[in-house]
Amino acid sequence: MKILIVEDDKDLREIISASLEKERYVVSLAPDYRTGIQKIEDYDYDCILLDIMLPDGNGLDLLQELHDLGKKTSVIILSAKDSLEDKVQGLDLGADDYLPKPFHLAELHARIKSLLRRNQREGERKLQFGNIEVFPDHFKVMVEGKEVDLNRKEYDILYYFMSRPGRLVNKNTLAESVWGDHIDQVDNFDFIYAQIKNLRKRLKDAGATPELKSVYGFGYKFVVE
Amino acid sequence: MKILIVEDDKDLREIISASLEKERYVVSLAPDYRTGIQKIEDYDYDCILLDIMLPDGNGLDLLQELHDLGKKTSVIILSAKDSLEDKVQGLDLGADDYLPKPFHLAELHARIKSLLRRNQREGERKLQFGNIEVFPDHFKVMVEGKEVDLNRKEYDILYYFMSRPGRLVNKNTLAESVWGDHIDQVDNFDFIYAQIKNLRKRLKDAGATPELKSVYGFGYKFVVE
DNA sequence: CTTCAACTATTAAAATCTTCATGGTCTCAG
DNA sequence: CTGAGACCATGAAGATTTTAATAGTTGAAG
Repeated sequence: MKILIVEDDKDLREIISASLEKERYVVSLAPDYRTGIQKIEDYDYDCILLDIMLPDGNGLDLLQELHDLGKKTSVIILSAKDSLEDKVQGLDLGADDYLPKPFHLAELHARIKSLLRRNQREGERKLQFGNIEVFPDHFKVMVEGKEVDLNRKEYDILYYFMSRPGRLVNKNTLAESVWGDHIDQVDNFDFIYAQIKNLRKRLKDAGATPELKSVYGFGYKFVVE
Repeated sequence: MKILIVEDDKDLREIISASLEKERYVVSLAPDYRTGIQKIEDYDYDCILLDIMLPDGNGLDLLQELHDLGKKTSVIILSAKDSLEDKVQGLDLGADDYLPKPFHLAELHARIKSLLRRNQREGERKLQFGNIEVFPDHFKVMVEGKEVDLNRKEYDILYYFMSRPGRLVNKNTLAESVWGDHIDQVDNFDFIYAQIKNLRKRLKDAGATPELKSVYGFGYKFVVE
């Protein structure tokens, strides 16, 4: 497990570095923005600890750069400025966690561990309900071992219900979750009806056991009889 | 400004309450999940301070409930368990901030203030570049005071560039930001070319001064000559 | 200055998604 | 039990978005 520490405070850098090496991580160090960028371009890290305020630039730009390079490395932001703005912006730009200084090393270790564990599992996730399996990392749906072809919206809806089997789902919530923020308070749900209809047909044709039950005046519920 | 505190620890509840009242907030209290839900259903709050571990339920469920009720109230999670899982899940479920216990009252106040300020401004936001104005709260675009009609994807792309005027935008980044996570590493950008072409025509027809320049081998840049 | 390959633009066709019109279903009041 | 009104389902038309086919550009190598 390789970790890059981008941090200008020499003492802090060394302390973190030493503590991580003791845990058998492979650690790289960058004292400033420029060095950080360069290392990121040249190597692949499993995790980056990123200070926001660097002598020659802003850590958030580095985050953007990372994103533009298409790298999916996990990032934990370390910042003295515990401002909500920074935090929100950081998480927005794809940081995975935010740790305000000062922090305990134990805390940092815990977060790194949790993050890496989470990444590990990526690529082998699977949702299952009745005889339906959904593999979110490949946007693939299988019923009884046979692949089922769905359109994007159908997939999104199915995925949403697979994540909440048996649970009552309000139409407004569904709309917001699947269609996004453009939907505010809509006055008609025709677009939902249409997609639900298509999805039901797909599932029935594929022989799926779970069914999308309507709940009058409220929404839907995904259940297996 | 009305604030609801859902927290089972009586002492903490009273301390927070007192400190907020001193700042002239109107404060409501709920010692448990059940009471919390009920108050949320009955009243509209500007902000909710939510403990995760309650005697009769999990605060995260309350968050979900809030969402299902279609309420957009800002929520700050207060939790003793400073686990990344809880935090991520909480922010996922729409919490606006997360404050691990113990915390300073000053910190809490700062976050509340920042949150309320953010909400306040909602509804009057505007992006401007060249002679184009975008009103994100109404999905409305104006050029020289005249409204321009765009399709959703066209709007999304324009919005993206309006937020980053003059900045070089990589096609992969654009794809991921506008089309979402379904796009991973695509091998052809035909869908972008098609939409860019349409958006350019719309802007030109409307007489907009900024232009979408292609940058060979990389992406686009939104500039005014 | 050519030439070539990679990249971008353009148009039309295909696929997908939303809207519309219509008819069936559910709930509640009487 | 019945009727009225709200709610949901359905098929088809309409709009939007993506894909495919083709043509035009750009930048690098010779």
